Parts: sequence; C-alpha cells; structure tokens
Amino acid sequence: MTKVGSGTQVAEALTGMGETLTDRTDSGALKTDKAVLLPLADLDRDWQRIGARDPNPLADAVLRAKRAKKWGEDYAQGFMAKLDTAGRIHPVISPLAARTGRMSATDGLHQLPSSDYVVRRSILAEPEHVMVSSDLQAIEMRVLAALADVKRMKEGFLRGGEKFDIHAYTARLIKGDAATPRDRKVFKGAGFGKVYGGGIQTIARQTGATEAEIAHAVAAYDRAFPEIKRASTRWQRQAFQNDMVFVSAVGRRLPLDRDRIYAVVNYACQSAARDVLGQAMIEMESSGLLEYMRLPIHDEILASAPKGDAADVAREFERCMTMSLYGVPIVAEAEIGGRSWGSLYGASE
DNA sequence: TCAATGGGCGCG
DNA sequence: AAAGCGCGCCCATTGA
Repeated sequence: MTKVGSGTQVAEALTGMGETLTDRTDSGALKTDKAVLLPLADLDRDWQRIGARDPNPLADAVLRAKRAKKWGEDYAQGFMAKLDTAGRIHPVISPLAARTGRMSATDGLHQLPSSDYVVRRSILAEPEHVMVSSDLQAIEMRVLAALADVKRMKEGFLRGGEKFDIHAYTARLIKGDAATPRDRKVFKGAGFGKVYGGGIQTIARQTGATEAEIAHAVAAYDRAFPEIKRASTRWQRQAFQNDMVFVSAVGRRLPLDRDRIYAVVNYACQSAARDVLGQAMIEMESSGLLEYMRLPIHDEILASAPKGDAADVAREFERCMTMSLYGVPIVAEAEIGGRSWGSLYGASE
C-alpha cells in the first residue's frame, strides 16, 4: 500500500512515472514537499493552474490528499479530542519557549490556517460576544529600525503616522516617484531578507523577481539603510566575544549556532518584538483587559468581548499596544469580527 | 511497544 | 561572500 505520508514511496512512484526529482533533504533523501509537488501538478502557490505542462496526476492527488487529511483529521478531529466538557480548548502558553525568547502555544493554536477561514471559523466567542484582534503594525521592521538605529527608517516611521507603509516608503526612497507596486514587493522582500537573513535566491523565489533584480535591490537597500549591516556586524562580534551568546537589550541571553551567526539579526528582532508584546500585555492587565484576552500570537492579541463593548475594548487594546521603542513609534490596529475567529478575516459566519 | 528522528506543513 | 528565523503537531521510519 502506497501512502501519501511517506516521502520515500511518493518519490519512488514519481520517478517511476518518469518525473525527475532533484531537491534533497538534509539527510540526502529526495524531497517531495509542496514546493516540489506543486510545479509537477502544474499549480502555483495558490493552487491555480499555470499551464506550463501536463499536470502529473499523482502529484496533484498527493497534494490534495495531504491537505484534506491535515484539515479534516488533524485540525477538525484533533480539536474535538481536546475540548473540555464545556467545549473549550485550553492551550498552554509558554512565555519564553523559543530560543529567541518568543512565546509558544500548544494545541497548534498558533498554526491554524489563516488564508482560508474554514478552520478558524470553528473557534467561537461566547454567545453574544464577538472576536477582536489587535495587531502590531510591521513590528519587526520597526524593531529593526529601533535596535539598529536606522536613521531614514526612523524618519519614515516618525512622519508616517498610523497607516504608514514601510515597504512603499522604501521603494519611494530608492526609486523616487517612479516607484511601482512591483518595486514595493521587491523591497518588501529585501526587508524581509534583512530580518530573517535570507539570501538573494530565497528572496527571488518568494517575490517572483529575478536574482539579478533582487541583488540590485538589496544593494540599494543597504545604501539607503547602512546602519543595518553595521548593527549586524556589531551584534555578531558581541556574540563571538561572549561564547556565542547574544545579549538582548533587556539582558536576555540568546545562544547562537556557530554556523548561522548571521541569524543574530533575526534573534534580536524576534526577541524585541516579543518584549513589545509582553509590555503591551502588562499594560492590558493593569487596564482591566485580562478578562477579554484569549491568545497572544507573536504580533497580535486575540480577544473577545460582548458585542456592545467591542468597540471600546478594541480601542483599549490598541492603546495598550501603542508605545515608543527608542524613539520609534509602535502602532497597533484592532479589528472587530463576528462570533467566530474566522470571521475576522472577511468571512461571513 | 515505545522513544527518537526526519520530513513535512501550518502560522507569525 | 553567503545565509531565511522561530515554533507545535502529524506521520513514517528506525532502532532499541
């Protein structure tokens, strides 16, 4: 019996059909993940036909079977098994679980599909209550600007106000009035690459631009924000001189891998972003919002409140999440949904 | 039968 | 010069 969950068997079957697999896992096995299967099935990232080749029916079937199983059994039935007698789920929040200091949550509550509301729709507020979510806006870019003291980025955030779009600002800064939405996408990728330490190849793959274009954009990015590289070098040196341990602004000790020292930028950003959310949560507690809080999700607080109070509660959450970090404004935006979590993202209930 | 590991996939 | 970061949970496989 061939199983879709067995990469070995899927790889064997695909090569037997004449497909050529090249990507390898860390241990040397042939990869059969989504990035490999989607092109074989002639599908793009959104599962739309590309029209570049005849779809391989096995690749297509494996993709659909995996998704159906994950959503149906792992999420839906998995949740049912975790409910208490009142139908509630009780995740455990570990406030400092990650190596970066990030929080984590059990029961997969941080990992529910967000692009499609079908799973999140199953999580409900009390009767007559609605879901509220409040997000920190572009928190990692703001934190990077604050920690690395990036002059022109800070200027943007300071002048930009609440709806400020850092990536559009960067595109305009570098390309002037000629900046296009495509430029914004490319520089967004470049900024992402800075925060995560991504290479040219990775950014190109994610943005769909050519490597040459990305290389050019990253170089321009470095000229516009030279402080980022300087901070990265400084943090790496600091870690080297301290037994490969980076000490964050609040004194948290973050061990780094020798062969991935560049990750210190990401560690610094994730850690500081976590502290911003933590500070906000302290403010929420002293502002009487504890009874509405449901789940922290890295840059967001999920809450629920009686319908009639939702607007006030949402405003209060925004206020608690608004602060200044080394002169960089930290801004939040709350959204009021319906009774289900899924309704927060445009779904009808 | 059980624990550990690798591969995979969802999120921010 | 080059480098995606961090989780939790699932299944299949492997080795006691």
